[in-house]
Amino acid sequence: MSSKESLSTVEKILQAAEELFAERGFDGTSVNLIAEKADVNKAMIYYHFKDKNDLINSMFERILREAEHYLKRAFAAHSDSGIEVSHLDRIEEELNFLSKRKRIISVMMMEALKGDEKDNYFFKCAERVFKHELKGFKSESGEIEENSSDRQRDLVYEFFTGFVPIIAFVVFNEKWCDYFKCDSDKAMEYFLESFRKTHLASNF
Amino acid sequence: MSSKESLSTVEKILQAAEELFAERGFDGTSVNLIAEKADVNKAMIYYHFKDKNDLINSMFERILREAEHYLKRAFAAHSDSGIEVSHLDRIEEELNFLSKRKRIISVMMMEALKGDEKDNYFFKCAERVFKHELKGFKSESGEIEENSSDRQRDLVYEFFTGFVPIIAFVVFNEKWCDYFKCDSDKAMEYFLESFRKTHLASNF
DNA sequence: GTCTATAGCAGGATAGAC
DNA sequence: GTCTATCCTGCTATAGAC
Repeated sequence: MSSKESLSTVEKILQAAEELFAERGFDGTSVNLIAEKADVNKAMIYYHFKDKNDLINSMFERILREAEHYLKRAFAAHSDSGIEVSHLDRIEEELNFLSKRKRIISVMMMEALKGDEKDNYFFKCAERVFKHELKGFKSESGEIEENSSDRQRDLVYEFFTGFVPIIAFVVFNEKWCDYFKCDSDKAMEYFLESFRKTHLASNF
Repeated sequence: MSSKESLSTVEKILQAAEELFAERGFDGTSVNLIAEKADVNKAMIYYHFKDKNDLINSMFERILREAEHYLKRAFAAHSDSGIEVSHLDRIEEELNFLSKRKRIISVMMMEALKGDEKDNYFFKCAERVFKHELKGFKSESGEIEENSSDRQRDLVYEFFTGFVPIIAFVVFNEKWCDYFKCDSDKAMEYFLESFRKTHLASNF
């Protein structure tokens, strides 16, 4: 099922690249190494992808689509059912979704930290989240927005005290527990408590 | 004063490396490029540093010492003077200190995100901060700690809802304002407000 | 301490047979 | 779609003159 042999070539490449990029960074990973780990001939990588950049961009585009899909589903489900879902439950569900993709997210963050002029997929993802969470948030297209102070205020708040801590928890969880000798389940419990008492408790 | 010519060779190298690592990442930056930007002969880099890794580690060790010094001074000053300094004022002072070093901090974070087994200077820095901020926090040495649940809880809270948002604001501030078309001063104002209403407002 | 020159190899990418 | 062989640039690192 999840064994290498049963996956398509493209899938094998993407999976290997994801693991290696997360482990060693994009520039620290050679195409040779990806081919080796994916158990695929190097030329096949250039058959399926224009170059190394095209490879990482495909990864990013895919997760963007997945996130879009997840958000639509999640918000639709929550408004369909009469049941009010608590913020904390939604966060747990979100953490679960994100944890499965934590390697790509790490890579996205590394690339977003660089100063070069590439597309910032980290911000793009955040934008998608805000579009669902903040009522009346629009961005797409060249439309000039009424960049009201209130919206800017909400954005800063949502990003730096909401989105960022969650993403940080996802990408640093494991390394954190190793370094500070903390049990993983405990860390999760403490994080949810912290998040509830800070971001979720504020009357923004 | 701050012109290239007045700096020592080592200083020129470190400064150029810092800018390039922040712009393109550690692995994305060649020693050739560093030499060129620093206006220094490449062989000089290998004269002063064992290799490229030694170069980045020197940067990290230096900022660790600077942080240590800053924290000692800041906490000493605040307890000396009878004047109670508000949390928010301390945060602003801290942001100022960190902003001047945002490039190294970005690099530290990129490296911390990688999965390899190098020293995690990002966590090391956080540890130093906690040592000053959390009463009774000790770590150093092989001493086995009473890793009480309470301390672990505090650590998670301080790191993910305090340290991380601040660091994220420092490293993403500029890129954020570009992307979301936000004025830099406004962003700072909104961030401080957000931080006050979340991390600082919780009764942890 | 500073510079030139170069070793030695790994990297991204492609041509072309099957 | 898959594989072999290869190009060639650019990389880290060092030797050795001054």
